[in-house]
Amino acid sequence: MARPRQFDEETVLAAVRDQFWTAGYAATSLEDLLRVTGLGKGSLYAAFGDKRRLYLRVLGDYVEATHNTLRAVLADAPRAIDGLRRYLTAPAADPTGAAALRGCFLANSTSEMAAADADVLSASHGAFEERTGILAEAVARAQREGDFSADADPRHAARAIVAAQQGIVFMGRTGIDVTELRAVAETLADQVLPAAPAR
Amino acid sequence: MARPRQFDEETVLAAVRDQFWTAGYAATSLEDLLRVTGLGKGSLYAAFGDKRRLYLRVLGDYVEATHNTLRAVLADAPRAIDGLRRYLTAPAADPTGAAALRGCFLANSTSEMAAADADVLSASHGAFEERTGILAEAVARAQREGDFSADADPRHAARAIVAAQQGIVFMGRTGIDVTELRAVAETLADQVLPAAPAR
DNA sequence: CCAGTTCTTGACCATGCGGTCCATGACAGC
DNA sequence: GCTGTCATGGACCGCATGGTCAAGAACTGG
Repeated sequence: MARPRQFDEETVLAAVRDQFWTAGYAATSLEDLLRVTGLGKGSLYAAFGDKRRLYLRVLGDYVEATHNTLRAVLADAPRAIDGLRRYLTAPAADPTGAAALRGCFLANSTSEMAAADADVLSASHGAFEERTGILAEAVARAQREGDFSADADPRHAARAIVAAQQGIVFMGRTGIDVTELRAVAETLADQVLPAAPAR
Repeated sequence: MARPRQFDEETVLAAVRDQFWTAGYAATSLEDLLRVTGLGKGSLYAAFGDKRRLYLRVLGDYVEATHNTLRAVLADAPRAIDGLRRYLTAPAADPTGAAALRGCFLANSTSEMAAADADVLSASHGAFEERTGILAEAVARAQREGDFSADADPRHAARAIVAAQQGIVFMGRTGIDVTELRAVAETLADQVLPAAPAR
């Protein structure tokens, strides 16, 4: 332990993630990563290994951060149903549409590499399983709170919610008009979050 | 016009499409395309131009073929609602799950390149607009046939259907179990194709 | 102030890439 | 059967890529 690093690891990883996020894995060159991080080749390799390892690293960090945020949103929501709805409509929340076009880093990665890279596939699969679990809990809570159709299986409902949200994210990437994206998100949210019948 | 081509254009284009489909654009090398088509570099370039043009060509062909199939399925369905349901559950139809893992060529392309390549974005955007139109007609027909909630706007409903279907396709790419994928598709189909209230 | 250790910089490397081009040969029309 | 035309195959090119390495700089602990 002689010489401390001149860079902040989190900052570097965030820059790397953003680069991969916007350009994709294959379309990002080593040079891009150096430019974006300000590091030299040697430093980057010594600290994080090669391009693929670095990618898997930021992908894992992203998933973890995303799920922490999701858990917090759900926990902070006065009623679980509000959190669920917010989860579904979030992709259409940015009024400029830039975020929508960018999509979700995990989803982009899955689409680009899951079929060819077993590690990416397994990361993606695991992430969505975990997400399903988180949402299933929220669905169960919404049922207890009387806001969600009681005869639905929470896990099935959660899967449908995840799929619907990814569908919305995807439509954002097609360059759909933001207003229309918002309408789709609202429609799907209504359909995928069936209310309990009024008593 | 002296020497006829030694290859069948459609066969070659299908092979190219499958290669791009499974591996993605960036991960497909020229050599891959030559191997898969059996052509020499000169022939391929003389016939179709460079890699990117070839890609856009097969992408366009794919979209056209897909929409023709969709139109046929909807037209052949005894009731429009059956065609719509089939459209939603198709991604989960293959019992091996291989097709699900492969996903949709258009969706994969969109995810990989739409953010970086304006032509791909515009192709994708246009394709989904067209698809929305096709489905909106089917929704209207289903309404006339009394199978679809009458107070829904066909175009909005169609957008939700497209998004839901893409969500299902996407879940297939995450390596989800085929049985579960089928369940998700059924659940979403029920939710996204609201029945007209029984009279 | 020194010694030891680690980080940093950038030169360097081999390779595979997309793309061009030309000599060859196969075919059609006459 | 001859000639002109065009598809073919592969040699060739320049380049950018991902990755390695070694020499020097910067900092810590004593």
